[in-house]
Parts: sequence; structure tokens; C-alpha cells
Amino acid sequence: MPVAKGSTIDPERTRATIVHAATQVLYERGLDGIGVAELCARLGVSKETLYRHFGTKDGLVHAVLDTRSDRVIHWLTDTVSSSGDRPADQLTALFRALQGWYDGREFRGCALINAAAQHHTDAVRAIAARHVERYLELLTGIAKQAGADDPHRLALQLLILAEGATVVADHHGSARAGELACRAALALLAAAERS
Amino acid sequence: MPVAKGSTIDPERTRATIVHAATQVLYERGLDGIGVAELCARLGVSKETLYRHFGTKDGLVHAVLDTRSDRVIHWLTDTVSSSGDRPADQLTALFRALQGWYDGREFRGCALINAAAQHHTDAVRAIAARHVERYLELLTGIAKQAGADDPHRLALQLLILAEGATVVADHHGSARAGELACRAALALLAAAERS
DNA sequence: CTCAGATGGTACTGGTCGGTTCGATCCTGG
DNA sequence: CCAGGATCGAACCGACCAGTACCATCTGAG
Repeated sequence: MPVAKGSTIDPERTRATIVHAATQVLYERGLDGIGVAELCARLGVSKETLYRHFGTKDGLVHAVLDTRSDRVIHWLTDTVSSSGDRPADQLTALFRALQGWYDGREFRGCALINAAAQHHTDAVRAIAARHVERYLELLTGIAKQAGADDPHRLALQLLILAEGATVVADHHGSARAGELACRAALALLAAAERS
Repeated sequence: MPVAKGSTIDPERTRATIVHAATQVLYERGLDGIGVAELCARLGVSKETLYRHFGTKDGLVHAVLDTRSDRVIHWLTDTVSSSGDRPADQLTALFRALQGWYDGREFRGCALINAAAQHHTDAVRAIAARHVERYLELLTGIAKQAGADDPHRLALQLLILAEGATVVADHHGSARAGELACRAALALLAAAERS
């Protein structure tokens, strides 16, 4: 069956489908933990199609990481923006969302940070750095809204807590990592608001 | 020159030398970023010697990670124990040491965490988990000495800060990650001591 | 002095992996 | 109905890599 069974020919959709499916597989197995052949088999796509859309395996990896970063940032942004105006509530919602992620069976740490550890190249590290930057912007917004005297400092501390909780949840398996990071975050927030 | 230039034949020493040199190279290049052939060339060792000592490349990797974990834990333990009895001073010394590490040109994040991201196998993950566990023990000692009502909770939060600072320092390049994590740690410590 | 063991150097192997190519088949716009 | 593009499946290639084998050479103990 040269063309996807019932689906119409639509390169954009094919590409999006590949990216979406590859995101899961590459997160689960690691960037180098699966070859292009097996990857294509999993995705139900021929190698030629994959290479026509992404050029190289690295091309696919970059596309996957870019869209993953987008999805994560949007997910967290939505979580925060739909939890009211109070910074404390926003942080609680954010860390609660993270905790839910940690509790999932497929949790394997932050895909972007992991990717940078695996492919220590400028391109991948740049994607990871940009992801962290956007994460920081989100937290800076909360810190500013809280009226912290040094919102950038507070935001960076919140970022440290969020990333640290992710690492600890991954390697210590503590189901409380998100909750404990949340408590710490609220304590820092309260201190910043008092001054 | 079949035997190392001036050095005596001493398998134990040879093994230790290989582990020491490989630790740096594998940290810098990544576990899969260098082949056995090039690795041996860098170490000034023949492949046969390497395989006689470690069996497989994985064997070398495990030995490297084990000793690296030992070194890091001892380094931090010494840093803490040589900074007096007050928990606040101990934490300050610990995070100051971390900040010094972050500032080094060769800094690439935590080697153990990175390794687990690269080789997502039971063996490597177990080494990383054990490393985190020992890290936590060190911090639990400080938390207990501080008289925290829930030392395990405080220790886990300190661990989150330490690991988070390492990640942020790696991917955000902030020279302040260690300092800001330290401030947050001291705030949590003070709160725990008050109650 | 001699011999066993440790080591270096080199060549080789079997397998895997990224990437290419080709022909056949199926959609879709005109 | 037809032409062009998208896709599949499979074969293929060159490179690289982990691991093995062999031998010459060196060290150190007795």
C-alpha cells in the first residue's frame, strides 16, 4: 500500500503524524536507542518518506524537539493562565501539573534536557537552551505579578525548583518531588512578596 | 613500546589510570560520542588491555560511573564536613563548591544524570539512582543536624535545589545558579529551624 | 639470566546503522 | 480519464564500531 490506507495524500499531515509518533518513540527509547529502520516500522512509514520530509535523522530529531518544546510550554502556559490571578495559585497549579506528569508510567525526565545530554551538539543544545529560556519567561511573568523586588532572581529560583523536581522524580522516584518543590516555591514566593 | 613507557607493570595501576582518563573523555564527549578505538588512542592504551580489564565498553562505562559517583560524593562530603557544625555554613559551602564546578570550562552537567539519559539501561540507571541516594543522605544529615521537624522532606527539597541548579547552570549558563539555589536553601533551612 | 605475565600495535570480522535508489502502487487535481 | 506527485517495500551501499586474535616487546620476580 504505497499511500496510507484510507488517508488522503497530504504531505503536511504526513509530516505532522511522523513528528507526533516519533516524539513518543524517541522519548521512550532515546535519540540513539532506535535506528531509522525500526523507527520507520514503528511509525508505519517508509524510509524514503521520512528522508523526503526531514532530510536526515537529525532533521527529524530537531523537528521533534522543537514541537515538543512548543507543546510543553503551551501546556504549562495554559495551566498557569487558567488558574486565576494569584501567583500562589498559579505556582500550585504548575507544580501539580508537573507532579501529574511525573506520576505517568512513561515519564522519563525532561525530553529536551535529556536530548541535550544525548546529542551534545550546538543545534540540540540551542533547542534545549531556548526551551529553558521560555520556561524562565513563564516563571518571570508569575514573579513579576507577585510584585517581587527582584522578579528575575525569583524566577530563576523557581526554574531551579521545577527542573530539580523533574530530575529527582526521574531518578529518585519520589512521588512527592512535585509537591515538595511546590512548597519550597510557595515559601520563596511568600518571602519575596513580604519584602 | 608494549609496556607503558617508564611505568612498572602494575595491572591495578593500569586499570585505575584507564578509569581516570576515560572519566574525563567520556564526560566531555558523551558515552557514545567516542568509539573504543579513539578512546584507547586518547588513553594511550591498546584495545586488548582495555578489554582485558573491563570486558566490554559497558564494563568500562560502569567502572567510570561508579568511581565518578564516589569522587563526587566524597568531594561534597569533605566540603560539608570541613565547614563547621552550623547547617547554614555547611549548605553555603556546598553550594559554593557547586558554583565553582559550574564555572569551570569543562562543566557539562552531572555526569551521572547525563549518563542515565544516554544509556537508559537498568545498570546505568541503578548507578545514577544510587548516586542520588547518597547525595540525599548527605543532605539528610545536614537537615537532621538543623533539627528540622521533617528532615527527610527538607533534604529532598535541598536535593531538588542542588540538581536543579546543576541543570540550570548547564543550560542557562547562569553563573548565579549555585548562589540562587543557596539562598533558597538557606531560606528553607531557616523556615524549618523556626518551626 | 630467564620466564611468565602485562602491554602495544595492527589487522581482521561480523554486525549495525544512516542514507540512497528503484520500481510499483495509489491518491488527487484537472 | 490522465498525469503528477506521494507513498511503500525492499534491496543496496559505505562507513563505522565493538570485539577478537596474533605477535613482538617489555617488565619484574625468582
